[in-house]
Amino acid sequence: MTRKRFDEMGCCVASALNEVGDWWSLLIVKQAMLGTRRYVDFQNSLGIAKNILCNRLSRLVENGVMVRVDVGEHGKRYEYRLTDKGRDLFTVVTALRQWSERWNGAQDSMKLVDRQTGEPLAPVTVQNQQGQPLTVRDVRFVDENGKPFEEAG
Amino acid sequence: MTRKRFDEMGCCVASALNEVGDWWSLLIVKQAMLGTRRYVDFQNSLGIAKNILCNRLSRLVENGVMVRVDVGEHGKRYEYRLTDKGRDLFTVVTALRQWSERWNGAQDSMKLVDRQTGEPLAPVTVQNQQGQPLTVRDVRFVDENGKPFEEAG
DNA sequence: CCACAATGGTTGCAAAACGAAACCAAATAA
DNA sequence: TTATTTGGTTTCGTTTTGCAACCATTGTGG
Repeated sequence: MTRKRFDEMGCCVASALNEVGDWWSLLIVKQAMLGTRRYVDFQNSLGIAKNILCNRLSRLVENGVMVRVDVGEHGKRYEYRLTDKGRDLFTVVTALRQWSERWNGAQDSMKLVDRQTGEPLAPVTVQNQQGQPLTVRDVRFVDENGKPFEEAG
Repeated sequence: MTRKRFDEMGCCVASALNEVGDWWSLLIVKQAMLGTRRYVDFQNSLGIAKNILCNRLSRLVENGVMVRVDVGEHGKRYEYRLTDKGRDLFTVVTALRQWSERWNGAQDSMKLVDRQTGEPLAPVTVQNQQGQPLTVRDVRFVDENGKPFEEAG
């Protein structure tokens, strides 16, 4: 009775969640985006149990989200760094952050600003090719043949 | 030894994950965005255990992501619908979907298109006020006072 | 060089969450 | 009226989580 596998549900969202959909993984990724690289620093900043951290880091490395780099003079000192795939989760993490700020109020001491201008970021939105923002009501789900998706039931 | 609580970590991302950060919640939200509303349809389309589904729907309702609407003629028939807060997760779900398509290949039979034009959506990106896309390297984390955040360690 | 702390784990245990299946009552359809 | 659908709850065995203890290297201060 293992946890349900999401990677074979034929759904992109499911297979994304299969990689980073647990309680800790995205928090680890977010922390890495803040600059954290060392095992101990992840542990202290997140307050995560060591065995869970170990397990999550391994899974993130397995899935190509992070890499373990040997930085010891004679081995046995490591850094965990985001890969391109991991850094590409920036959109997801930022969207989550803004969603939480918008609906739960900003209980975060940290703010994200444009490095160049120091201005706050624009809200992350889904857009069409012309850059117009789209809500879920402005899109359609179609199958390979372009036919509109019909909900069973 | 309860599951670690994320809502008091003083981090927006953490408190977002506290609401929708488990394996199933975002999948339920995604399914609701496809049009699913009924308990049984969620169960069949996701293949989730009934007790877990029940628990997750309750939590989503508690957190204001969905509402339970009575649609029975004499009660006892319900629909679960997204609230504005729930619909606002569209960005997160779409970013996850695109991330997975980009890095794991598209194993999804479903495509998202602009309802008006039928064109595929633009990639979700983080942007500055001028609409320029930003990567994680183009942003800075600052505290309330505007001082740059320094990583401990 | 030696003692001591830090790093990056692993192991064992108890509590909690999960998954599957059985069961159940109300509402609806045949 | 009987059967089926809906929306659950209960039970039970397995897995995951959190905590603390332990351990082998690796660095550091003297």
